[in-house]
Amino acid sequence: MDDFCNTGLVLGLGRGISLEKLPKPEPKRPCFRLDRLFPSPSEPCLTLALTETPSPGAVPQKIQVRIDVNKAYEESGAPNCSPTGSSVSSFSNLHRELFNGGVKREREQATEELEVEKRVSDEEEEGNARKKLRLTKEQSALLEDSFKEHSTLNPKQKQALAEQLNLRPRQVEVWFQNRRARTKLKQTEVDCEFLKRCCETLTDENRRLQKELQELKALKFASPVYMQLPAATLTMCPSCERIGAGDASTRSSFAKAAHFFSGPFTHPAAC
DNA sequence: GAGCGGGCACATCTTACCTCA
DNA sequence: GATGAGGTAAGATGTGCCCGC
Repeated sequence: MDDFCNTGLVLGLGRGISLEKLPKPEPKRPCFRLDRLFPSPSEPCLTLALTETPSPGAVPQKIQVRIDVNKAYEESGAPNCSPTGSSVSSFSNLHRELFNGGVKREREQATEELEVEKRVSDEEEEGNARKKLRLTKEQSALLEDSFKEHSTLNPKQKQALAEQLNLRPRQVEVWFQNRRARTKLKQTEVDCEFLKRCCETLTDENRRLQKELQELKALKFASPVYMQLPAATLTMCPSCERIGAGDASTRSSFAKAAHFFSGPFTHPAAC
């Protein structure tokens, strides 16, 4: 049971319920923070931390491209410092956020203004293809190895790994976050499959036991079987305290049931 | 106890890439 | 072979919560 609980799995809840049907929780911070999307010039830009002078030949072409894009961002003075074109992403989020929670005219105006800003920004970006970083095999392998050792990183480890990979610490952090989330998802799927199989097995077992019970009842009416059997062959279910006939098939049924009692399913109701 | 910052989980968006008709 | 649609993987972002200071 402990092993099972450690997975954090909640059977049925996550699988059977369509999330779309669940009421969307009210955003706890309805007031949208523009400063998060478009940091003021006085705020430090995170992308400035990117290494721009990697050792020649050691850096794959894709990374070179990314660096160029970043440089372009920095040089263009675009309002959003994200290297991956998150001005678009942030804008779409903003748009959703503003319109989802009851539209106020002021917000609409703000949106329109931002839309203009975005268009200008897009025009500025034209020619600078927004490239998404793809990790090289070597980088992925190193990250995987590191993840196998410890699924979370302390700041020192993060920094060291980032330097080793020629990535920003934030990118390493994000990779680990995504990796944890996707590992968990995968594990949940595996657990779900396992539980499905258990459920099928138990259903079969239950069906068979019902059948046996019917047969025993029929036997009982035909002849008082309890009176004929030696006491040693009678067995009693420890949970419901019912006496069962001690023939071989019944004993095996209890043995099989015991398998599940000792496993994750220990609820007496299973009897 | 309140405030703040950092880290994390989680939901979601976005882009790259693959498959297939 | 070229191409577009659809699906999937994975990098990135936004937000809320928790915890330590």
